[in-house]
Amino acid sequence: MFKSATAKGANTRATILEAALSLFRERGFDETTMREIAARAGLSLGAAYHYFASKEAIVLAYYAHIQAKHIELARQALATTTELGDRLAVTMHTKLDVLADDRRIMGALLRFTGDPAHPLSFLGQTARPIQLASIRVFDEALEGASLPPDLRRIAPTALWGLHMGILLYFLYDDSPSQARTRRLVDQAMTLVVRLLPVMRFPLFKPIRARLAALLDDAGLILDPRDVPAMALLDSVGIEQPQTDAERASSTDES
Amino acid sequence: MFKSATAKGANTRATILEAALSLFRERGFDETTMREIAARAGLSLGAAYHYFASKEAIVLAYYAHIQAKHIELARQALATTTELGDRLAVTMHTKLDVLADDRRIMGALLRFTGDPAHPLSFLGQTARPIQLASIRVFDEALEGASLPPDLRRIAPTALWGLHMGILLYFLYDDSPSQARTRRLVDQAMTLVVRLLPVMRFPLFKPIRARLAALLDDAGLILDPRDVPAMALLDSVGIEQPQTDAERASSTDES
DNA sequence: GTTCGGTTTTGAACGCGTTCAAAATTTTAC
DNA sequence: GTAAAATTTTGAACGCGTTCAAAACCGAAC
Repeated sequence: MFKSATAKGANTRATILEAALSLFRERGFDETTMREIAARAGLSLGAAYHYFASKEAIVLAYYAHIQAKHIELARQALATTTELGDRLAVTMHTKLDVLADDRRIMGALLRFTGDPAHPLSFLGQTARPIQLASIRVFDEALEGASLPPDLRRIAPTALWGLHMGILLYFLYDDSPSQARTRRLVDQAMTLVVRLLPVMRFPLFKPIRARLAALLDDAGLILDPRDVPAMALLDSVGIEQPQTDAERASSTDES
Repeated sequence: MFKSATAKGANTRATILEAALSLFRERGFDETTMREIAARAGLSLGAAYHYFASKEAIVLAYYAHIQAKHIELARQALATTTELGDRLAVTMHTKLDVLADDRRIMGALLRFTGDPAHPLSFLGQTARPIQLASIRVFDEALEGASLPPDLRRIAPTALWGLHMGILLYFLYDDSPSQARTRRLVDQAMTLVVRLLPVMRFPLFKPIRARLAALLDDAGLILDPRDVPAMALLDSVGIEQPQTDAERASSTDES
């Protein structure tokens, strides 16, 4: 509906996104008006709405953007990291790196989380591909780790959940440079790798099974390998000027 | 600032809250306008704003209301329940009972969670007393349980965190009567009580210590016993027509 | 009963996010 | 090159949450 159909349109969209994000960073989400965004992008108000269905839709595009960036940074760091604890820590820290200056924008993502039916809920259908891509990073971080199959299967989603909690802590962390969150990540990841060998004891087999069954039953375990590589970029419509004809992913309405 | 100074005012405030909640239930939070709320309460628009600083402030009052109700229901049920697993399950289930028809209102509480500085964030300063009261219920549910001291200390907050996750699941649960969430609660609580005896092994001592240190360091462990009994009611200003002179808790502005 | 201080109530106004019909522009088809 | 179709852009308008100065109301003091 709103996605640019032409190459020039894609650039205009990128311009608006840039203008919006810089304003959000300067002044915060609530304090930035759509009129200002349009003005900075050199457009009229209505034009901005041609590219983004709403103010929060911009934030969702940012969400996809962040996720793509995290995948890139994490993969790069993981390529030279072998120790499991380090791999997990590096995955979390790169995420924080990406978000470091954008905590206020990140907070705006929570705006619609309370409404499951809302197309802009970051836990809802629309954002599902992004969420899966996010889980996948943890799946990759676990590559090479020797875990019981049942644990291996639920671990990525579990880590993703933990990472969500950490992001919430990060959002509220008022220590300089969010040093507390950094420390929390290190300690938590150390604890996780200490816990893993213990969990492998046969004694834990029934408990692990129970946990896996519980999460399965709740539909909480997602398999990130379902996602076609970089589908997330297209999923919300991202800035990069597209190369060829690639518009067939629009079944979304508001 | 906005809290009613007279007895009649307190009733008016209650009327507005009632009108608002019934409209929220009927139509949802976003679809209900302040003008409608005022109209149903038999007041002008401006009058409503004399009693509630904003639309979300109404939801925060509802949050306090819910919490008071949960304390009541949970205590009542706990009085006749001895088994730890049952005590935990009953605590969770009563919370779901209280919220069963108000999931949409509950969702509105998330509206400002992304802004740590906002006075209406349900994780922020303003709502802290309510949060502590909420944790306290889990503390009471654990009464009589034989846990290592370090576990005993962090358990209420940990359970509260788990309960938050369950509420999020509850919010998104579209199964009839949210049966899935009910099942999830039962399974999760069973798992917790299975896990506890294992955690008591001396083998786990260092891990428990590490976990406790981590949470302490992060400032995540709150002691619910700090809260003076029912302070939460006054903390946000609740409907009950006050009996005597009890207005001295107002240092809050927006 | 009148005055005075406060609380409560009003209604108009403001700025914002959003919508929409129509105009301008670009792309496509012949 | 021109006509038609599609896309992009415009600016006015709407409804909403919120603010505010002023009016109405109320109880206490004398």
